[in-house]
Amino acid sequence: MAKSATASEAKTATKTGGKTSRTRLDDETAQQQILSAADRLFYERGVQAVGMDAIRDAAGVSLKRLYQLFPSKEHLIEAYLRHRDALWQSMLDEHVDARTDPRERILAVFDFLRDWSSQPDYRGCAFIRTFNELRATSPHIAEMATHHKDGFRAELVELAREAGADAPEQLADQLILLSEGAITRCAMAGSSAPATRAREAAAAILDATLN
Amino acid sequence: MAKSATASEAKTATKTGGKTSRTRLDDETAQQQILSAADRLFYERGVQAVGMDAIRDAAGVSLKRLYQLFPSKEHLIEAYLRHRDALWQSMLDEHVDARTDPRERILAVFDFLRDWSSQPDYRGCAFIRTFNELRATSPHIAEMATHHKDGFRAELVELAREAGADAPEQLADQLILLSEGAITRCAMAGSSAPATRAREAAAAILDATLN
DNA sequence: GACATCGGAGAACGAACGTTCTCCAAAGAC
DNA sequence: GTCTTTGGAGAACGTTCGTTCTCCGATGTC
Repeated sequence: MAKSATASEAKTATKTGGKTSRTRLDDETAQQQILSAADRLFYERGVQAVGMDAIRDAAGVSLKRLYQLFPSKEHLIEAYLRHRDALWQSMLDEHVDARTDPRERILAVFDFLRDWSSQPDYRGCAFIRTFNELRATSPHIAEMATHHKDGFRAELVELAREAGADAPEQLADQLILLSEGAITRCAMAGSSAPATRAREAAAAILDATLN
Repeated sequence: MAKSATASEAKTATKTGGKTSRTRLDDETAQQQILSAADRLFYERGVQAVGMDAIRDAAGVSLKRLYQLFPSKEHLIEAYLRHRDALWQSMLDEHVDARTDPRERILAVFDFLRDWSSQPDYRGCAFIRTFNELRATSPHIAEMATHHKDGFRAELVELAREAGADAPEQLADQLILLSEGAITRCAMAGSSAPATRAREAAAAILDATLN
């Protein structure tokens, strides 16, 4: 529909006095706008369903510039996943670090999932979705997705260890199942209720596991 | 359906005499071959990554015939999901009905997931993957996927009820999280170990929930 | 035999995609 | 001023995809 509004962002008025001359965006700004547009579109529709033209329109840059900064769509998808990884880390840490009690810190993971899945543009896990879309055609990107999950698992193992679990890896693996389940169910059901259920189940598992 | 006794319908490949002439497949056989090929390719690579040409090649039928039996790719995807739904139901029921103890019947769900995810061509849940691929472009197919999940939930609620759970729906929702988590993790990790972890976690939840 | 019908193989078509190229106006150097 | 450089807008290119169409040999009927 009306995507002219986004296109008008193409050239920002520079700080040069009253004259709003159309000047070239510096690389950093252009990169941010492209990444922001790619993140929004890739996450909403999936990487395969979004063309480079759509990203150019949403970012307000020329195709030439887009390819200067990201030499191929695969490069852009990689940047998208790196961006999502950083976003995920910061959101998760924010919730976990707000607590000090080890048991509460574990449950904070599920508070994070509840908050995250409550956002209207929530579409589940970008890594799982990209993995499923590209595992057959792009092993490198598939490996980025598994690497992200490895990081999440490591964080859960650490939290389980801090909580004094006898078998922190086993506990972490069980908590991962609840997390992944919640992430997926919230996306399909369009509700954050599964995250709440996951928190309850996690609490039950912690009760049964921690002494 | 109407089985008109026209001779043209039944032109199966019978080797009349020494000549092994390639004769037309009857509709039923052609439909099965197409569906089998579509199932294999769609499930392995995802629906978007598989073209109609690839399905024609794998099924060994002409494009003309393919479109006679399935008027569009969307029709074929629908048939694929219906086929997967039946497959899932039969595999699940086979495991659950092998047990009589209500608690064991619940845990049989996770035995099924372990067996299923051990298959070399295992690629996770076709419904979640198709939902994620097409939710933005094909609401009807997305709804088929959610409908499948509703059916699975109903089955778990029934099993929880038979096991005498005080809150069968809540228990079912927690078990769904473990199931979905296991389905996804097994696919990404390329291992059935997450299904085993899910069974352990489910047992812990049942211990805490059932009296 | 002649004639009509059917369907397979694959070309063809229009759209969409990832990527590259052309044209030209604007900015900077002298 | 002129010359050079830059990069934006978008056309163009080559491929792929979903879908349709053409050709032609094989078959059924008389």
